[in-house]
Amino acid sequence: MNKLRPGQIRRLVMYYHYLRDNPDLSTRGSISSGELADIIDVDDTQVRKDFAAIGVRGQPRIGFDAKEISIAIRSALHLDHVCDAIIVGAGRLGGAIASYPDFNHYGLKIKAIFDADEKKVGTRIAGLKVNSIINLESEMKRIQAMVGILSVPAVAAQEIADRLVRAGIRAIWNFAPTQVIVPERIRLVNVHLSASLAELCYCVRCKCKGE
Amino acid sequence: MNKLRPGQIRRLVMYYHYLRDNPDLSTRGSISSGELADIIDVDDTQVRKDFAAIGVRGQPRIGFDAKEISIAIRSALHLDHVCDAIIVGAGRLGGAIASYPDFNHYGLKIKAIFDADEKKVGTRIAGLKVNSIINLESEMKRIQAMVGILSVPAVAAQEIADRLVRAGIRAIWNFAPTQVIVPERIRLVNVHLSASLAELCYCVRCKCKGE
DNA sequence: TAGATTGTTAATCGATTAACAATC
DNA sequence: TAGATTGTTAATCGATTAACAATC
Repeated sequence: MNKLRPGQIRRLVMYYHYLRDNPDLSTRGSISSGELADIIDVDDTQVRKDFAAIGVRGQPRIGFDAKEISIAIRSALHLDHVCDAIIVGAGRLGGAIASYPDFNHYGLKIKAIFDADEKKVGTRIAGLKVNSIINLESEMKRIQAMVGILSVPAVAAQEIADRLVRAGIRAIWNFAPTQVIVPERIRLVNVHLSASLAELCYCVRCKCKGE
Repeated sequence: MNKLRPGQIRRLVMYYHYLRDNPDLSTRGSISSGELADIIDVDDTQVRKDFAAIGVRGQPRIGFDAKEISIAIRSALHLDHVCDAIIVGAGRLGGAIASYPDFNHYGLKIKAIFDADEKKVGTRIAGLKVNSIINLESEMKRIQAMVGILSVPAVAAQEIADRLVRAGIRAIWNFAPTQVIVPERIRLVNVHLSASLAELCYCVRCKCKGE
């Protein structure tokens, strides 16, 4: 199968999410590209192309099989290929991420949470005992996590990122409101809340519409 | 000035962020489009076009004035035009959002936090007393917030969104992992962590590189 | 002057949308 | 059959990049 592009991945996730959250669809069985298009707010041609790309074929006058779509998306996105992750930063944000209910559905397994604050060490978040950041390297050797989630203050982000990289992390999901620099081979995805926020506020202030 | 497009807004935020976080630039005074381009990972032509769009002109052989850029971005994005917001949902995520340090810089002022859990009502988060969701409508009448931030569980999201819309909200920033439906006139921005996550995991699993 | 950098137009690339025949 | 929907090609649109003269 061809490599999926970011836009495609995002749309596939949206379709998947909608199908999962509307179990009545499994009963009904099928859904048309037009109906999905309206919900996700894309063109119906786009939907059909996305499905074609992951090998799902529909039936004229009927539509696409909901169950088949879900299975094909899980397969195309490798959602069943679980990978391990650790969270660094057990503050409110770290806790919120650890409790995020969707991780199960997206193949990410949180194996450990670290924090520099010794007062937090030992407390429990989302069923995991917070570990001291001192043990990051030794625990990484044991866990061999692929994904590191950064929810530390901006000032600490670069240092922790460096340590994660040295410890063999393969990807970093950065929630810290700063830029971290990592080697070429490391996959970095920043969650830039400020950009999303700026867009929202700009549009409110200009009374301009739609996303 | 022309209406800015989402991509432009995102880039402007990135420039602004970088300039703000590197105060040595104010000392040095100027920065070239090429240098900024490398940092934000866009083309240098893009940077120059973005600056042209907000009325910032550079000097050949020297670059752009850092201070001037910052001021122009603040003005273009209306960051100094503060608007009021409320948060519904005082869980870990709501608390993390309330404590987000960048709000000050992006013109959003959190005026109140609501929660349905009476045990949380009265506790303090980021300097604000958590209010009962029962008082949402009466408080909205007083505060007249433009932006509502949804950090409630998925099941509650639609109901709260409806109440916010009836209470006169103008924009919703939705962190709940579900789709909410709002009238055309309401600006809705979803923070789809699952899409970002799926992209990250997909790339790790396929060993494909870079964003 | 020489050379680095801007400013801007033209070219390319990719994503989105329109059109429409094929299908059940 | 008629009509709704798919599948796919062509057209459009917008965003990105290349090229290069203008400038200090």
